Amino acid sequence: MSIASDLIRGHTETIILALLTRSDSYGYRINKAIRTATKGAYELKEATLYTAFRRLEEADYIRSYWGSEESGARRRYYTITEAGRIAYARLLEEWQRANVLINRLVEGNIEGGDL
Amino acid sequence: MSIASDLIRGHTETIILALLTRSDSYGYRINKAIRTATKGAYELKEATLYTAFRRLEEADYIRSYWGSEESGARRRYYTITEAGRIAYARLLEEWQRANVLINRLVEGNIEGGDL
DNA sequence: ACGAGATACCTCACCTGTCAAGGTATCTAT
DNA sequence: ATAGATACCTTGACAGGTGAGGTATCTCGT
Repeated sequence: MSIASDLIRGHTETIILALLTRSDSYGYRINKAIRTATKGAYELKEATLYTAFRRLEEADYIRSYWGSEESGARRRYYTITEAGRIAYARLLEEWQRANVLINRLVEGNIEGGDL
Repeated sequence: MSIASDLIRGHTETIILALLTRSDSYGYRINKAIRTATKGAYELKEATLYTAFRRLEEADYIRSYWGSEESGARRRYYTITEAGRIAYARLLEEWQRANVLINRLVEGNIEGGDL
């Protein structure tokens, strides 16, 4: 079972930043890591991934450089910047706050008798 | 601090259905309940809410009827249908599954050494 | 030698849900 | 009278995700 696009939305950038926090990486690898880690349930489509990279780079949260592979297809590696680390921390916190609220709301736990 | 739209996205329908599971209600009240329950952090904008109602009604997950208020502004009440209850259960389950994965991913916990 | 499949990148047009900004009407309290 | 709350609704714009297409290299089996 795969995850609906609208649930994915809003997490793409956070996930990419999370992975780049660990180490530099490149598109294809990040994509595959996510797919295998979630057994195919969560998948960033290539188009989504590359547009996200562009957004992140424009925001100066990541920077890119071409790998020096002697053989095989060329790879564009991404590094997270200091601004990116800060943004990641903020996004993570924001998500954790939101998560609590969303869980409460989707379960209909609105206390206080209002409704 | 308010929640980003992209985190809201994908939950609107689930939240509305959750509330209607409890009892019939109407737009303004649902909206306010959410706002006060989350102390303003989570807010469905009116336009979002009403388009969601239309979507849900078209899908036959909810039905609407005009309230019989003697005074005050007229209210359009919504009831959840049987199909709506089933859809809600599915959405809730889907979300709970997604939640686990998202949490893992945004924290960068990709085990297995891949990446 | 050749084809299939994996690796690796990229772009464009389209779709869908959210939102800002506007509107209408009624009731209540000052 | 007027402000503010209650209550509904529509429109156009916007942004992120996606399907469908493209390019190029390497490996492996036949």
